[in-house]
Amino acid sequence: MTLAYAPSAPVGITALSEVMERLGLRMNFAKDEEIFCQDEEADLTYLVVSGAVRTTRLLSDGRRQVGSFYYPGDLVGLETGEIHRFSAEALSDSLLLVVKRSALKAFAGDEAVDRAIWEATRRELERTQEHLLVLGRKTACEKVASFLMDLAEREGGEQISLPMGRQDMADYLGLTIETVSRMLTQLQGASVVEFDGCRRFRVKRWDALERLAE
Amino acid sequence: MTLAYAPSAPVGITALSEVMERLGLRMNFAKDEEIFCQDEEADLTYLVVSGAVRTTRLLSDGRRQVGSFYYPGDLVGLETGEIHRFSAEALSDSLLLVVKRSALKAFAGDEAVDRAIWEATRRELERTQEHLLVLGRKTACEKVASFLMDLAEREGGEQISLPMGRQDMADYLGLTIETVSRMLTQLQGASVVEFDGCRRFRVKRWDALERLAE
DNA sequence: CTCTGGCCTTGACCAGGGTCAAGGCGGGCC
DNA sequence: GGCCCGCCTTGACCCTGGTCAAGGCCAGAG
Repeated sequence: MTLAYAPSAPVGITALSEVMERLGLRMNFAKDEEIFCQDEEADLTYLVVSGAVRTTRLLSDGRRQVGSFYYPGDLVGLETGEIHRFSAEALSDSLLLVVKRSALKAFAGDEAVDRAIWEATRRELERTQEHLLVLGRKTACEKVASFLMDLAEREGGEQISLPMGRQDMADYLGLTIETVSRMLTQLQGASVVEFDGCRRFRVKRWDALERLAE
Repeated sequence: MTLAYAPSAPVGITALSEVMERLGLRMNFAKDEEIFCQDEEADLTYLVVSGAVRTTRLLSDGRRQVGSFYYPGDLVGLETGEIHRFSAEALSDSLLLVVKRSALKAFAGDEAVDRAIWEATRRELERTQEHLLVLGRKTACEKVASFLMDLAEREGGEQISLPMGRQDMADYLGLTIETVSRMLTQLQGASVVEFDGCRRFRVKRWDALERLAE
């Protein structure tokens, strides 16, 4: 991890992003480097500038659940109370803006900042609730389809890149890597998507993908 | 559903409960009566006074996910944005205090109320994240064990009552009623818990339950 | 260019939990 | 008190997805 004071990089659009640009430190994290740790005190808040982040939670026997993925513009580590309930790691080499929670609190009078924090938490809750539905009531194929769908909708372009490996997808969806791989093969076999290497794909039949994702 | 203006019932301890007592309507809901509906506008907030509430989400083909259960003292319907993402129904005949979101907003200057709403949302998120782990990475037996554990810890007494039926438990845990039933039988066979009818149990071996719940 | 190691895919087999069906039981109502 | 209906339990069977094992592919190092 390397540090540098932030100048005034043109990062985000929300008020919180602007505050973080002013107050935040720029920090670089290498692929798989830990950003913060489960059960550690939560006094920093992070804004993804480039790269991507995953949050994870471990059971005592090593089973792992990925909580969420975060992309440029997303805030990480806001949603918690005093203690982080998930760990966070960089999916790839990433640049983050970091600010002390206490520094943000000094801005609490700034209504726009308050609202932004509130909004971020609410969105986080909504995403988690959506995730709940996927984990609780969807089949392996539906899980993978809705995952690809989410990615495709977020990126919007023709070629969509998967910033995470199969193990991360599996741990996000409550599956094994083998099952994820088989479902991807199956979706490709049905001409729903087409892969160009294992980290790039494009959607060939949106209607079919949408139907499968439910 | 029946209505009555709230006098000053001794309900809660938080500032928000007090505000709701002053501003809220008392509403009675019969067992299984809908409190609010998925995709409907969210302009009311609810405080459970007696009884219990479940939130649910339906997939198009009828599969159902129970989001959470709420007990006396809990706030329901706060966590959403403009639109409810889950429906809510009474688990049993229940009394709720209801207040318009706009009325609460009139109190937004009241810092204690703001904090209470914030806290409720944060707790909601934490519960949802815990739920995520259960759905994604636990076996049927562990799911049921951790469910009983949660209930037992909430109630604290010797005899613990299940306010919900098997279908609600199943839809909360991402299982079928048959599997829930089998796991309960199995836990009872292992002398971990003992049932007195299908809605009452006591924990016989806390250590074993804890270990199973992970 | 080749070697190598990590990730991904594929196959064969297995088991946890879903499905379908039958019957028990308990609580509410007459 | 007895009946009935809805909920719960149990059993037999099946299928989806997990496990174990082998091999392919690709990127980075030498």
